[in-house]
This record gives sequence, structure tokens and C-alpha cells, in this order.
Amino acid sequence: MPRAGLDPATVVAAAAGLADEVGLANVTMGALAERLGVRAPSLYKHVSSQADLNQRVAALALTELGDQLRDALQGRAGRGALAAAAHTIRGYAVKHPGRYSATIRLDPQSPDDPIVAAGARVLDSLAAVLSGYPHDPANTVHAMRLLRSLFHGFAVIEAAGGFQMDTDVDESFEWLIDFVDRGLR
Amino acid sequence: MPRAGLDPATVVAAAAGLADEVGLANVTMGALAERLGVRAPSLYKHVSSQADLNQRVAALALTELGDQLRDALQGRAGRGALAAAAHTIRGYAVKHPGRYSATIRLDPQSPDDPIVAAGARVLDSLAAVLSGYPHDPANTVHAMRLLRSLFHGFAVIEAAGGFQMDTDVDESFEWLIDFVDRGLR
DNA sequence: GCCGTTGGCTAATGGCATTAGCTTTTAGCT
DNA sequence: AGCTAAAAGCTAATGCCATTAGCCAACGGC
Repeated sequence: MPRAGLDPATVVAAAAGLADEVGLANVTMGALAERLGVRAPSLYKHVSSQADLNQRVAALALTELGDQLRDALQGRAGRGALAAAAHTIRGYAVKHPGRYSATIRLDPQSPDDPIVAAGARVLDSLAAVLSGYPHDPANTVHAMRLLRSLFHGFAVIEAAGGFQMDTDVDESFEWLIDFVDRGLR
Repeated sequence: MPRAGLDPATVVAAAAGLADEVGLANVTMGALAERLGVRAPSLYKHVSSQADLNQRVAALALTELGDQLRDALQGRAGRGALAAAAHTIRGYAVKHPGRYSATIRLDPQSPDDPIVAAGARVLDSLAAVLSGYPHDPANTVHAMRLLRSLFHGFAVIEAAGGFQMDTDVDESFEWLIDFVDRGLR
């Protein structure tokens, strides 16, 4: 019998895809193994545990999101950059709900965990957005926390179907970008 | 052997307390049963499943939070009301992390689910905060979504230990309240 | 062609939620 | 007080899940 030819990256990519389809909570070792044409215990040759797998999916997600943010912010500043970042984050969360939710509960085990680096790149992009606005450097951290909280909260609530009223969610999102843009000037 | 004398409310309250102590994910039927001096299967006489239990904990949390918000907003308007609501929500999430996280992933099964009513009361309080600011009624829903996203996102990130930098988180929270207050005027 | 490493397998363990079916308490009724 | 039916507890059993142990075959380097 020929081998499946797996490696950690393949396994993590499959887990990410499965998470987007069926939800992160339903990514069991069995389901993932089946998708890869393999038995569950074999996965342990590539990842050390399910927690490890989740961390790696989170790192993948943060890396992808960081790349997309960097691309989206190219040549933009001020309101344009803010809107681009906002849409990129929301778009990623909507398109990749499983990956995105993997990033919610994570605790990096060591300071050289890839998650830390990937997360830092996302934060760099938020800092870049802010650099296009006049601001007191003492408030940069506060403003970054504002952006994170707002975008993240919106993504979580939207993913959970929490915006019940029939007012258009896209419209609210645009209004919200405007609100922040005005406040930052 | 005498009976334990449980009822759904007792079980849910114990689950909520346990969730705050050990995290919602660690509230197993076995652990909860042990705390109540009972065997795990006995719990099914009071709640129909673990999902049901989580929903009930979420309803309890939203009810408590709604009550606290209503109290906190008594006699306040404008910035005072905004700050009071913000601190109430953050305080609840910090003090009751298990209960709070139960409210994140919920899908009411029917329109008369207590969760819906409890959630509506929380939203009413947010609407009350906004009523103290001048605003176009067409934007009320947008502004409520802003507040929800911001407070919820902040709570989730703080609970996950996501604010790494050593800048004071309390200070960021105050700054954030100010930011919203200025924007709403 | 040989050999060590690696990646797959089966089998077994232990935790978990949940169901079935039994027994005893308890509250209400006469 | 005694009877009865419902309610609330129990033990035993099922099935899924993650994980570990230990075996064996495939592959790469020589």
C-alpha cells in the first residue's frame, strides 16, 4: 500500500479547510483523517495533539490575514487604509469562519511560537492604519485596542448570527468605519 | 438515601459557578454532578443535554447582565450612561468569565426562548444609552451594533489575555469610552 | 540490493455525553 | 394513616473521541 505522503503543512491546511466547512468544534481527528485518506492515529506523526493542531491553524490564519492586510494597505492612507483593513478583516472572518475562530482562544507556549510573529504582523498593519492619522503616540496602543476590539467583536457577533434586526449589516459596517474615521481625525 | 433536592435552576446556577471557576469548556456533566453530590446521569432529570445547559447558563448570564445594566443606568444619561454601561459589561465579563463565554455561541431554538428576551433587555439598555445622545433614528441600529461589537470584542480579547503590551488596559478602556462619547455627540 | 528512518496501521485505554431501565422517595389524595 | 403515581435518584451499557503502544511496510541514501 502506497503512502499518503502527508506532512504537517498538508495536515494543517486540511484542518483549516475542514474547519471552514463544518466549524472548528467539529474538526475531530477522525474526520480530519478521513478527509486525508488515513486513520486518526496517523495524524500524530505530524501534529502532536489536537491543541497543537488548533494552534497551527491559528498561526496559518493569522499569517494569511497578515498577508492580506499588507496587500490591502499598499498605497493607502487615512480613511482608505482604515476601510481597506476593516473590509479585509471582516472578509476573512466571513470567508474563513473556522480558521478565524481558531485565532480566538490561543495561548502561545513560547515566545518564538509562530503565532506570536504572525499576530505581530497583523498588529503592525493596524499600526500602519493609525500612522495615517494625526495622533499623540501615547494613544497609539489605545487606538489599536479600539480597532482590534471593534473589528473582532463585529466578526464574532456576525459569525454567531448575532445581528438579528433586519437593518443591513453591510450598511452598519460602513457606518462604523465612518464613525472611527471621524473620531481618529 | 435522601434526595439531593435539585431542580433546573439549582443545576444551572451550579453550572454557572463552575464555569466561572474552571472555564466553560471544563464544565462536564461529571464535574457538575460531583459538585452537586449526585451522579452524572441524574442531571438529565433537570436539563435535557449539555447544549441545553449551556443555553440556560447563557440565559442566566444575559438576565443578570441586563439587570445590572438597568440598575447602572438609573438616573444617568449621556457620557455617564455610556461609561456606566461600558463598565458594567466589562465588569461582568471579568467577574463571570464562564457565564459570559456561554453567551458567545448561542442559537435560540424558538422565538420564545428565554435567551431572546434576556438578550433584548440588554439591547434595550444599549438603546437607552444612545437615547441620551443626539442622533438620527435611522442610525440607532448602527450605533447599537457599534457598542455591542466594541464592548464584546474588548471583553473577548481581554478574557483571552490578548492585550499583551504593558500599557494599562484600564486606561485603554477609559480612552475608548471617551472616543465613543466624542463620536456620538 | 541493504538498512535505518519514517509514516502508516491495528489494538487498547480512558474520558466523555447520553440512554435504558430499575428503585426509592415524596407529594397528594382519600 | 395508607395508597399511588410521578419524580429523582441510581447502575449499567453504548458509542464517540483523543491519545498511546507497538507493529510493519515503504522509502531514501548508500
